[in-house]
Parts: sequence; C-alpha cells; structure tokens
Amino acid sequence: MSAPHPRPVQHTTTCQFTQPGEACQRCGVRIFSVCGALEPGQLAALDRLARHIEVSGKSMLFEQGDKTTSVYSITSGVVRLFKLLSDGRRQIIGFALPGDFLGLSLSASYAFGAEAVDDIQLCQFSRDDMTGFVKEHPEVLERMHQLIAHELIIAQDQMVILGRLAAEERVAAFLLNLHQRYRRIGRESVTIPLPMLRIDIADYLGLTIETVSRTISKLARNKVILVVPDGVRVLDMKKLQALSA
Amino acid sequence: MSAPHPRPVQHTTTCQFTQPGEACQRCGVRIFSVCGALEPGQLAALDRLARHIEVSGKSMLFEQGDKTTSVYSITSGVVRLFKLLSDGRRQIIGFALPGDFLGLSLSASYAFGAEAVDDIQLCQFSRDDMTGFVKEHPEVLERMHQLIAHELIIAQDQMVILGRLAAEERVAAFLLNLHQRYRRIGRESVTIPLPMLRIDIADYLGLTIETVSRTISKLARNKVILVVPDGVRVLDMKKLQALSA
DNA sequence: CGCGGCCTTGAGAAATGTCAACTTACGTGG
DNA sequence: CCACGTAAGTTGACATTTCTCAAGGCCGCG
Repeated sequence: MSAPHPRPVQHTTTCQFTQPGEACQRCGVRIFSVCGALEPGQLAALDRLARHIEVSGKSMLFEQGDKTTSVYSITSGVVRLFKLLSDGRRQIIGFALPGDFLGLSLSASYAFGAEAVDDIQLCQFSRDDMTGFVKEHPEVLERMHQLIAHELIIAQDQMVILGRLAAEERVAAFLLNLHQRYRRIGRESVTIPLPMLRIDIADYLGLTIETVSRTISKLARNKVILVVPDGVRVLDMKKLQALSA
Repeated sequence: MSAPHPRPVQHTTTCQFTQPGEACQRCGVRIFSVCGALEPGQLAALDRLARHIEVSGKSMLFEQGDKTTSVYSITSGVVRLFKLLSDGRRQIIGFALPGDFLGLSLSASYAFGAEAVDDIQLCQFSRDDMTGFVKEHPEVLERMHQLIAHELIIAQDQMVILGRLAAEERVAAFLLNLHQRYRRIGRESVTIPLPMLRIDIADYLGLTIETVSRTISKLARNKVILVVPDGVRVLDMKKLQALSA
C-alpha cells in the first residue's frame, strides 16, 4: 500500500553552479530563465530571495488549485505538469526541463499539478518575494512576458499534435522536440534521455501506454531509433523529422 | 474558381460604441480587453492610436509567419485562429470573440493565422504604436501579462480536451465553453450562436466534420440540445455539463 | 531468489475516420 | 418568381486506427 501522492522530499542545498558570493554567475541554465535578463547586481538581489532545494523523484511540487505559495526555476532534472479529470484521466501538459520556470503567470493559484519525474534541483522563490521583485524591476516582467508568450506558442503547437497528428507522428514529434530542448540547454546528444515513464509520454501525447510502446518499437524496427536504457538513440534524424509531419 | 485565400475586405468605420470625443467609454467589450485597465485619459490616448475597421467574413486578417504589423482588439464578430500543416491539415487553436485581443505576445511575427468567421469589427493598432504605448504605460503590460496567462490556461484546458476526451465530451465541452464566453460578454442566451462552420468545429476539436455532425445529431436526438439555424439551443444544461466530463 | 514496477506484445473491441450519397439552404440569373 | 447551382450539413456503410484486456518478459532491489 503506497501513498497515492508521495509527500515531497525536499531539502535545502547549495546550488550546484554557484560558488559562495558569485550569485548565479555560472548557473548553466540562467540565460534561459527569468534570471537571464538580469545584470549582476539584480541577479545577486534575486539570488538572495532564492532557496536552493533538491526534490526527489515522484515528489509532488504542488497540486492543481493550490494557492501559489512558491515559484520555481528548475536547474536540474525533469518535472511533469499535468491536469487531472475527476474520473482519473490525466493530461500531461508539459515537461519542464532545466531552465524552465514554473509560475510565470504570477497567478494566485496553480493551474496544474507538478511532480518531479526524477531527482531535481530548483531555485524556489516565495510568490510574494517574486511579485515584489517584479514590481521593482519592470524589465523582469517584460522577460516573463516573453517567456509566457513562448509557452503559449508551445501549447498551441501541442494542440496541433494532439488534434491532428497520428500516433507515429506524435511520438516522432515528441522525440524531436525533446532532442531540440536538450540541445538548447547544452545537452546535445544523439541519445535522447527519457526519464519519464511510458505512461507519462502516453498522457502527454493523448495516447495509451501500449500505443506509445508499439510506436517506439516500430520506430526501432524501422531503424529510425535505437531503444537504450532510459532513452532512445536517434539513428536516422532525417527519417524522424519526416515522420513528425 | 475561387481564390483559396480571399483577400481582406477592410474599411475604416466609426466605432459602433463610441460617440465622437468620448473615446471608448461606452465600448461594450472594453473591460474584457487590454483597454480594460486604463483610466479615461489613457484610454483616450490609446484610442487616438486605433483604427476602427470592419472586415467581412472569410477575410484573412493575417497569416502564420507574417511579420506582426498590427495588433487587434475585436469588438464584434468571430475570428478563427489556426495553424496549418504542410499537407493541408489544419488545427484551429481558438475562436476569438468580442473582447479578445490578438497580439498579446507582442512578438515579431504571428504564430498562427487569423480569419474572420463572419463580418467583424475591430480596433487595429500598429505594433509599433502598441509597443510604444506599453513602454509608457507599464500597467498595460501587466494587464497583457494577465491576459496572456489566461490564454495559456485556456490552451492547456484545450490540451486536455484534445488529448483525453471522447468525441461527445469534446462537443459538449465546446458548446458549454462558448456559452460561458458569450455570457461573460453579456450575450447570455440559451441559444448558442455557431457562426463557424462544422469543419471549423471539427478542426478545433480534433475530429472530422462527420463526427461533429453525428455527435450534434446525437445530442439533439437525446434532447440535450435543439439544432436551430446558425446555432444550437440548450435544452438540458445539466446533462450537457455532465457529458462534458 | 523472488517480488513489484515497468514495459512489450498479441488478439479482439470500440471509436473514429473515410468515402459516398443525399438533403437543405441560399443566392443568382434566366 | 422560379430553377438551378453551389456550399454546407447529414447520414449510412465500411475501413482504419487506436484502445482494451490479457499475458508474459525484463530488471532492479530487498
């Protein structure tokens, strides 16, 4: 008998990137996140508001509908963002990778739940601290506006995938998309890590776990990818792109 | 032989709401749009930047990928927003109603195409004018941020619909959603106008026109709705809500 | 070594898509 | 003013995709 919602396993750490006193200067994902817009002085000010925490895999960060107490910048690991229907059906609306920010909307409550897929590291800010900081630094709001506009574009692209692509196209698009996102944050590799479960992929792509599994097997059978532990290796990028419509 | 993309039929008009000199004070949808955050003086300033135009049904407002020259506040009529795949498949990512604003992201190019469904009226702003105005009025950016955050939530809800709901649930959710949006802008009625074509509904819900038609027929057969010219009348709101999951 | 969680595979069911015919509504021109 | 033509919508029969249910395999961990 396991708890349906594992309670968060969080503890404060030192940030893996930061040496004491240098405030995020060397943070590997800073330039992708809200903090990317800041000058050193502002960065230090923001860093003083941050708690650097680690959360172990399968922990819940927050649930849909909870009052927004904290916002987060992910520095390591993967988070699944999802909505639940009353009958238990789940739609994963996105996977957050290092550099992604949770809480861009600055809204009063979370519009979706968030769970660590694997062990993650993040910068946590209280919502009040962040809204205060934004008030004093209007360029941060501008940055957040750009980022949320980008999120919206991603969401609209996902609508196309969910509404109009066949299963194989969806899986191909998913793999390519992950590949590009890893590359963007400096993790370029022909091997695409897939820390999330098959059922996460299924719930993200509007498919069942069996269809995802069969589709991945088919791509492997056709030598488009090779299934490796915890991921897939791209064997034929051109074909994968062609399949993604 | 008709043109695949009817050219825009636009002409400048006086705003239906505004008497000369009173700058949007009586605009029926102002409070829902970007302009809802403004005080009379600012409103007048913004109104001086606006062109009030009418566009006839089926006209293209802008195409996906076009440089963003103008942004729009819709005051009357319905606009379909869509993305096209190279093979012609289309996903409608939303219908814009009066009070909706196109161009919240302030991005350099349009992420989707926009076509008038029926004859529409809008306030048009040049992108440069709007970005300039936003720079001088930071509270407008805050307002736009709230609105785009709301758009993102809508998009995420649509992902749930596309990824996890059955055809009947999708159609029920669509009708309810439209009903609520019309109510919000003061068009409450048990009759839900459906100015868009069946194929628009299909391309919005990730279904085919036949499935939409059959589902609507089924809802009518079960006395949940009554199909009327250019819309449906809700006969059993409770049942419709239950069906929408 | 055995258990549990995750993944894969197969067979059959169900939902939705495809193709085709027919209906309806409406605008236009004879 | 009617007749026709066209666009939109509906319905039916059948095809296809994806889902469901079930069995079995893999693998890490106690």
